[in-house]
Amino acid sequence: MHLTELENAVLGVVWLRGPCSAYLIKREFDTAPSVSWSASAGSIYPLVRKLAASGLLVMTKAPWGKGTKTLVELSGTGRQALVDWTASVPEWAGLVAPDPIRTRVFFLNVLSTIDDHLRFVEDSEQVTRTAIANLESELRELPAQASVFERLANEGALFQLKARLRWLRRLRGVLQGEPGSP
Amino acid sequence: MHLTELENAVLGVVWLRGPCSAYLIKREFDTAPSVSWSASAGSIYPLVRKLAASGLLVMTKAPWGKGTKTLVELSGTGRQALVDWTASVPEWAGLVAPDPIRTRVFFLNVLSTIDDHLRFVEDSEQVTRTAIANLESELRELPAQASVFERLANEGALFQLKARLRWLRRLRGVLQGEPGSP
DNA sequence: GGCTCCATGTAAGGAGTTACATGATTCA
DNA sequence: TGAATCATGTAACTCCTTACATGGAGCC
Repeated sequence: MHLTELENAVLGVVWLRGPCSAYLIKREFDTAPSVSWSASAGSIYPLVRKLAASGLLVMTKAPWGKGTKTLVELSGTGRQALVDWTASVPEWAGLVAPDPIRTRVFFLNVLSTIDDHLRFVEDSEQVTRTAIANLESELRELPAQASVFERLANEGALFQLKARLRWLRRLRGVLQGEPGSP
Repeated sequence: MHLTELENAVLGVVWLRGPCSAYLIKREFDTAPSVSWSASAGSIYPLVRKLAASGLLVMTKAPWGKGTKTLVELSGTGRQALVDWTASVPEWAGLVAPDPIRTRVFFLNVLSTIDDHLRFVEDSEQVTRTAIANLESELRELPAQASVFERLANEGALFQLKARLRWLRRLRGVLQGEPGSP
């Protein structure tokens, strides 16, 4: 039975955070820096049920007020599935990720004036800088118990954003008539 | 009427390549370096029909053998839609793109030995280097009439891949016990 | 007593994929 | 004349989102 990236990531979150409710998993995806899925309620609850039904997660009841709430934790096979998925780097994982800014650059010449081109580059730099600032501040606030790998993964996102910024600066340089290319 | 990224990219391809068949648009997505959608036949033909039905593309017939084939080109409103989309940089475009390798790093500690960690990093470096080599060779073979912006967009993909490689080297350094962090 | 979180769902639909079809054209 | 490419579709399905619901818990 094949698991999607999202399903495997859910296994991973449960492994990282220990027994937790589906709600907390969802919140993890919503609030984590450098994670791009929203993992809406409409996907997360059915998905968690499905993983439990197939034995990768175990559901337990925990007291909550006068009733109970449902917590999930990793089963042995769930942990093994996570190990297998983490250790495997599929060929397609090497491909560059889609980037809406880069996509637009392909067609940038449809804007007719250099001013329009420059405005585009400046807007792109702006939203990228904002994303960098957010990510950096959330990185500083990462709880101390966060693992080295969580930290490094977030740094990876920072590398990507800063690379885009360098590329945008190069783009701007070309627009402004620098010699530029090798 | 709201267009998806793929629909706008189709408008862009038609603008770049001039009147062309849906088949050719599909091939463009399949073969272009640094483009990650597959744009399967099951999506592209209905999508082109829909864009034509809403007036953004114009369908014409061109002779093909003893019959005809359907070509599409941009209408005035189609071009305007492309201009508007290209010029607009949505806030969410600043966010870092999802990356299956980075996702796995979050959970890398589920692998228990340093050897496993190193193997993961080496595999990731390998698939990334392969992607870089492919992209570079396709960049060299870009037809001379390709616009500056097509070239720059592909270079942007290269920037992203090389940044991942640098990050992976840093990751490897940390695993091997370098001082590393600031 | 109200506001904000925590908790848990479902229904409808969007967007694209896989897989299956079919046939014509071109070129070696 | 056979293989590769060009051309055009459809049906079923996957995965996820949006939007709508509902209600209890904790706090000021």
